[in-house]
Amino acid sequence: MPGRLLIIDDDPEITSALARGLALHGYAAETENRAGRALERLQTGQYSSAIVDVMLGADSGIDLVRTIRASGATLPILMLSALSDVEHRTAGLEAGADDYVVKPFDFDELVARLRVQEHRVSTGRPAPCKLSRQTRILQNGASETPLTEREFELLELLVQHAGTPISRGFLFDTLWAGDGSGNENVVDVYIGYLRKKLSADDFPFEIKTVRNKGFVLSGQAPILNDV
Amino acid sequence: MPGRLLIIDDDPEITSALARGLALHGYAAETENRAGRALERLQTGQYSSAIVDVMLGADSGIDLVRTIRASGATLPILMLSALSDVEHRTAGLEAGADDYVVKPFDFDELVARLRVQEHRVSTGRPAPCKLSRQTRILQNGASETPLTEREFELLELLVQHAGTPISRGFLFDTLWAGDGSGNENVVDVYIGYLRKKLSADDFPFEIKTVRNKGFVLSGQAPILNDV
DNA sequence: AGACATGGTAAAAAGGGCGTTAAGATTTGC
DNA sequence: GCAAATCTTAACGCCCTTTTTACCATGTCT
Repeated sequence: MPGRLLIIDDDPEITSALARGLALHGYAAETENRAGRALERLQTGQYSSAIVDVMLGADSGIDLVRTIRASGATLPILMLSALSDVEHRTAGLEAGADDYVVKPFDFDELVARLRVQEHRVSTGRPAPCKLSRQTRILQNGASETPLTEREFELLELLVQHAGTPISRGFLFDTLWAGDGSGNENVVDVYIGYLRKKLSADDFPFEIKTVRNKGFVLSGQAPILNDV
Repeated sequence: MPGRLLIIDDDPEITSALARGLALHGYAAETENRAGRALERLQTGQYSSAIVDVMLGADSGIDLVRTIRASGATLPILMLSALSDVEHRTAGLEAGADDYVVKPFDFDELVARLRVQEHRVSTGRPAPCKLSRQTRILQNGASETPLTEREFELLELLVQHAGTPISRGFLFDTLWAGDGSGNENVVDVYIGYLRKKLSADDFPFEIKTVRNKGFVLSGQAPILNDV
């Protein structure tokens, strides 16, 4: 059963539409348009989740998220971003947001993502880790694992097709010379590199081998900061 | 649970209004209108935070803050400034204030900002350091690190894009000859200069290298005194 | 069981990006 | 005008990344 939810945006059109829609899904949705006041309301601990717009007047919603996290709050935070500020998404996730949706968004998807977050919290599971294309850093909670360029590209492909095996040949053709030169064994070598880095910290996913089929990323795939 | 708080201002109207309002939020708020006496009271170490007005009679509140910091006190200090003395903001932060609010202020926001500061202290996190464009001084608590012009410009760019890597080419084009003359290696040299200065004192951020992508400022970025 | 294919690992070799250093050029301060 | 600080150039080499090579382990087929 959904709890109280705070929508933070300075566009009354957005907030009222969201509040109405979410109310229909059983959420006790409230709205706030000032960052300072939003912070205080969240600090009361009476909200189960929050939705923050990336553009929030003069202050950036990203700063707000950072401040919320700095204040110790752990509630799920979803960010809203217009298609045009796609570059802010990465910053948003790094500031501590749990997920983001792009405006104009599919309402059902928003609700679905909210549910995912709340279910995560209610079952006490850890937040999914994040993979940043910009910094090539795989982040699992507080720990950060930097990846090299090839390692990142390989993991990225596996993440994008999480759940389905990717053949060694396809990986080699895509990431290495498509002209057939070189040795496909380099894929195995890099899978090895990745597994080694992944074993250093317990990530919620792993790379499994499907004999004669390729490699699969199984478990909870990291969120890819697609740009 | 909020502790004792000292409000320092020579306008009785302000102090009494503040004291009353803060008391409602659980603060044991006391007032003081003389700078000298205020310093004495704070030095007893019995206060968890202070609010200082920028205009404090003949003496400036800024001088008071500087004196408080010089005495070694680390408690959170919020400054109050009228809309008209916004130019004092930089001076206030440089003197050692942790934050400031502009009169007429939103009371809830004041409380929220106070909470942020106190939470920071209670969780033992460091105060964010400050970077002043006027003096080109990077200030981390009590220690000050002067930067040269190029060093400052470089750090400024990294701060403005904190979290995302900036390419060597962009840095060179932006800060050095955009005409393509010269050697991009100068960027590396200056990154080196900056890192050397940053390593002398433990700052809450660092400059990381993302191979083939550029340099990122990661960690808690300094507050840039943008004018 | 033996032979072959597939996958895994270790280590060496190649390559280049990045960092460092020092010295020369330029500007600033006294 | 001299000295100090700052800026720029240039060269060198480390070390990270990438690739290759070699060898072992394991599964699969006859």
